[in-house]
Amino acid sequence: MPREGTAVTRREELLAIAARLFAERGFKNTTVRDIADAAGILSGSLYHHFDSKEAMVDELLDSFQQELWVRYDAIAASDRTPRQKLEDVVRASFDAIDQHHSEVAIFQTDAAYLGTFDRFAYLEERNVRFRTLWTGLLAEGVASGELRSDLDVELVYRFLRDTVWVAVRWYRPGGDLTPGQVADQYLHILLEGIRHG
Amino acid sequence: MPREGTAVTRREELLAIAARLFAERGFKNTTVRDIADAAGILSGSLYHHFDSKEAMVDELLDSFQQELWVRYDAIAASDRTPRQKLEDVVRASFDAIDQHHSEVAIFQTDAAYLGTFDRFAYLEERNVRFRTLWTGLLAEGVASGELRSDLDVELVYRFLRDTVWVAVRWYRPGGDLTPGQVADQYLHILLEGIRHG
DNA sequence: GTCTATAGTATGATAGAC
DNA sequence: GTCTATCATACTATAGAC
Repeated sequence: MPREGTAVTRREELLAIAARLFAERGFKNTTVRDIADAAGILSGSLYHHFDSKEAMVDELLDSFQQELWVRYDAIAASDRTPRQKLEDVVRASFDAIDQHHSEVAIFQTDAAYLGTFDRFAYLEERNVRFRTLWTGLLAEGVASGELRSDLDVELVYRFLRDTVWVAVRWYRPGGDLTPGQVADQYLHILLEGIRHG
Repeated sequence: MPREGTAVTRREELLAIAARLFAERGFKNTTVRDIADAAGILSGSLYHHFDSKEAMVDELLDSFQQELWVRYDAIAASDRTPRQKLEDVVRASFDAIDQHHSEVAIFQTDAAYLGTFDRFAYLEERNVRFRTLWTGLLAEGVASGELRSDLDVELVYRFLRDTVWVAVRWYRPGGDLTPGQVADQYLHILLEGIRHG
């Protein structure tokens, strides 16, 4: 009977515990003893399951991003309009915050630092792919007339990217709002603005 | 001749060096040896100027926030309309990102963790003040008819707060865009939306 | 204001028994 | 799969000389 998330094996259970602690305190502020304590074992026992603390966060970030990109690629390959694809990507991202809250939080807090090491070079590669996807959709939306023609695509991209992912700081899975409701409100603000009339 | 920022005393120079490193790597990922190395002295010498590494980041965050709140309070006390005050607060915040880039970056990355310690309890107090200021202005803007009446004030507050401060991740002082130009574009997106028509 | 030297502790990780 | 025991290192901080 797993106690943490959807873990089924002992290894997955330990990884879920590590994910929660990394997300709550940050990677560097979480010691292997913290993780072991939370799991009810001693720190040395963790190394039966994982090579290192770095290997744990690596596995968390990599598997999460691989799963996310399956969905992004499907959206990009769909036959919806650029603006619809933009909305789909935003919705997929809020779903990820809901379903992989710890991983997104770790990514937000620690990816910039981790990315400076060779082992985590893939983080920067995926950032480039992400930027290509979003700016492409924005440019297509402008070209198709769905989005305003005076937009600074680069700046809107950063605005959009950051507003979506930073929501992990306040969004709580299982709370009042579903990820779909948050996405609806974010998209409404983004598309229509908050000014009256 | 100070080499870092506007430092005039040795103490200020060391603090500016620490600020830059904390902002680049995070507080926990920066050792007192890193700071001393960057300053060209040995780690023990730092303790002639500061009680501890914590005292350094404390001084950085506290003095920055005090300065910021002088400006926020002036805006709140002005006779401009709610929507104009909202714009003024956004502009003041982007100016802060421009002029106190390191401090804002440290706040974004490390404040959540630091705030769990008694010494940094003021961070949470100021967050509450910040929320009160922004949600008050949003509610007044709705009441005055300047903002749409169907807004979820709490959600728009979080949206606005996060979009403004997270810009520290990509904004570079002295780059192509002035803080005023970034504020103009952000406010335009926020008020009018990105949809065509 | 900085250096020399070092104390005291926390940390990531390993080897082998059970 | 976990424990016992421990190593090697990195870290914050201190005391006193210069």
